[in-house]
Amino acid sequence: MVASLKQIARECGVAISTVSRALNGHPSVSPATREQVVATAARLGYRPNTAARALRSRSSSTVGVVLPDMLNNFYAACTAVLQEQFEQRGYGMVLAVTRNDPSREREALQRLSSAQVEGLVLVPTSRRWELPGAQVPVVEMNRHSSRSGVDVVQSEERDGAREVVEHLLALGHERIAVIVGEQQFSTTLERVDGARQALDAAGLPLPAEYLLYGRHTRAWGAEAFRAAWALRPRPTAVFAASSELALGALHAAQRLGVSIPRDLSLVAFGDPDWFEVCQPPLTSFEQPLHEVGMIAAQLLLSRLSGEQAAPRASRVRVRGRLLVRESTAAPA
Amino acid sequence: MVASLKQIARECGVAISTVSRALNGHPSVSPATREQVVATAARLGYRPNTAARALRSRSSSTVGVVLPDMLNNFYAACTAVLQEQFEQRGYGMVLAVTRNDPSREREALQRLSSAQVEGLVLVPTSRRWELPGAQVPVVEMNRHSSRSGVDVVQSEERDGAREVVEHLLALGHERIAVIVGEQQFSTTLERVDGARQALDAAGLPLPAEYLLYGRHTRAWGAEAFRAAWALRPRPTAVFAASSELALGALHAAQRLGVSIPRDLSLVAFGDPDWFEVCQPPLTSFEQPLHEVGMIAAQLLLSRLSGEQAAPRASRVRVRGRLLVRESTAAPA
DNA sequence: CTGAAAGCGCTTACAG
DNA sequence: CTGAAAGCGCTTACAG
Repeated sequence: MVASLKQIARECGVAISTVSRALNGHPSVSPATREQVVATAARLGYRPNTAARALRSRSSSTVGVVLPDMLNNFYAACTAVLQEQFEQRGYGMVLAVTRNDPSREREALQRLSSAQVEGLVLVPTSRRWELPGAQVPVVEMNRHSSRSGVDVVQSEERDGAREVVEHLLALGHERIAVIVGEQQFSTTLERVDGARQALDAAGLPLPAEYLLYGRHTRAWGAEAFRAAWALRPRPTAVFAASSELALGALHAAQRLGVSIPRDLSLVAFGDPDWFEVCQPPLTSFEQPLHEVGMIAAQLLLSRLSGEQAAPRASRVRVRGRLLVRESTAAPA
Repeated sequence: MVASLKQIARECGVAISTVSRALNGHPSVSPATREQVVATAARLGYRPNTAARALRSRSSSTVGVVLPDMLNNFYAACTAVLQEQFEQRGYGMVLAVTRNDPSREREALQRLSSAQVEGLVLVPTSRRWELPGAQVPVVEMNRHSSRSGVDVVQSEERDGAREVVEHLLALGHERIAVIVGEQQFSTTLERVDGARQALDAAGLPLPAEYLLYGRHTRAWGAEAFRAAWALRPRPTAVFAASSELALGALHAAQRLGVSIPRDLSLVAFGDPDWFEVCQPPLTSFEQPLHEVGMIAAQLLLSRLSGEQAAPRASRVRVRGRLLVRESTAAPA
């Protein structure tokens, strides 16, 4: 039998409403009553029923987080940050996974809406999404959709990709293959755009066959790397625009017996722990995932606390930094 | 304004109870009524209020998962499996993180109890834990506590560790350092035990200074590796009993200029993607994380469906397998 | 400072 | 097949 206010009330000989007030720190409760109630609650192992509380107070103290995949290092790290921030402010967090599938995204949004979440952090999978039911504040994280009126926080993808390619250009590379994920993601768009900007500035083209669109998977990273290696004229450098892609590329390189950076330079995006211990340690553009998570949480939290009286939506971009390690060198 | 049964009832000119029955597929509703109700619900974007439903029906359709850390590859992967299994069976999943801190574990259990979870998958942090409130079925995953009456599923730690050490012995190693995490975890105990069994069988000792207890962190992996390298006589092989520890050890080795496996062999436990592309590719004992997650979910689900009429608690151990790659060789 | 009462949105016997 | 009613556990005006 799990304890309820009713039971505590009976034991203490007071009304349920008094118990509620005592336990919730309402000021108008006599110290004696409060003490007795608190003691009884503790003795009975009372735990408030969140469903009842949410129903009655019309506030669930819960936020939703919708992301593509928990196994992805970037999202796992962001989620850990979000979880901590929300917990600190008394919000529960409920997670939903989309696998970048718009129909799963729709279901996730419905589920969270049913759960009466008070706000949402969303990594959008499609250009347009609809929030069923109550219209709560949403912040888009990492990627953005075409929706207006929502806060967005992401890393400075364009500048990051530009910096990566500039690094390669500075080393003397002129034929650079770019391996990216899903063409429709805003991140892909911006990374390609940044790469192109750097190339343009150097008066170099980015031929279509050097630009390899696919999916953010290890498998595509490997396949695209093999395709890049087979290109004629052969690229002297490869930019793998995520850690998953880099993992696949690196694996393919090792299988093909391609020596990095002697035969070919490789740069990645993202910076999981293992980039430092792989063969060779990877030059990479580190995304500011901790900051992105923090800012997403802060943005949502401030909307929830009503601090921001419906001002314009924010659009925050956080800069990352290039970490030069051993996978890049001048072309042979 | 978010739609409720009341609103739909008003629009359709029927009672709330009829709407509820129509939407929940109750048989005794005329096809015409059902059709009209369903259409109206769709038009209004009706989403059931889970709090109300949970409160009234005394069942939340939610299970809790309590684990140390979402960033850890092993737990992230298990969680992904759990999430999928529970979702398929109509259960929501709420996550809580303990960071291996018993007091956080206590809070997590309280929070989940408040949320009226109907069951729990728990990676216990302490030898004893208490579930406040309603006594729901619990499955311990990966580690076990001293609690009786709960189902346990884990990988065959002891056999795994024994196999790792036997592999080293077969290569001719006689001085093997073992780097492990928290001494109080059941996994640590069993891994050490397995290593010792193999050594015993070969008539070799495991001197205390070759057994390095610490924490499951990259930092301890590095520190312990340096300590192992400084030992006299120097060990010819190191067994790092988790992927985090292996990451630290590998990093330290590279910093110290220790060439693996020429100067020293290194074996790990676990098998994140990157073990294959690191320098050198790591020989490792792959834990059956997918199976562990699946079985944990099945065990809990079958308790929830009441299939098992309170039989004895199960204790499942799943075997992993040794993947020999390039970090192990005969001693110099 | 305290209690009685209403009501959050839903489900489910019960009666018809 | 349908409706009226009770009630899940809580919070919160309102009255005293």
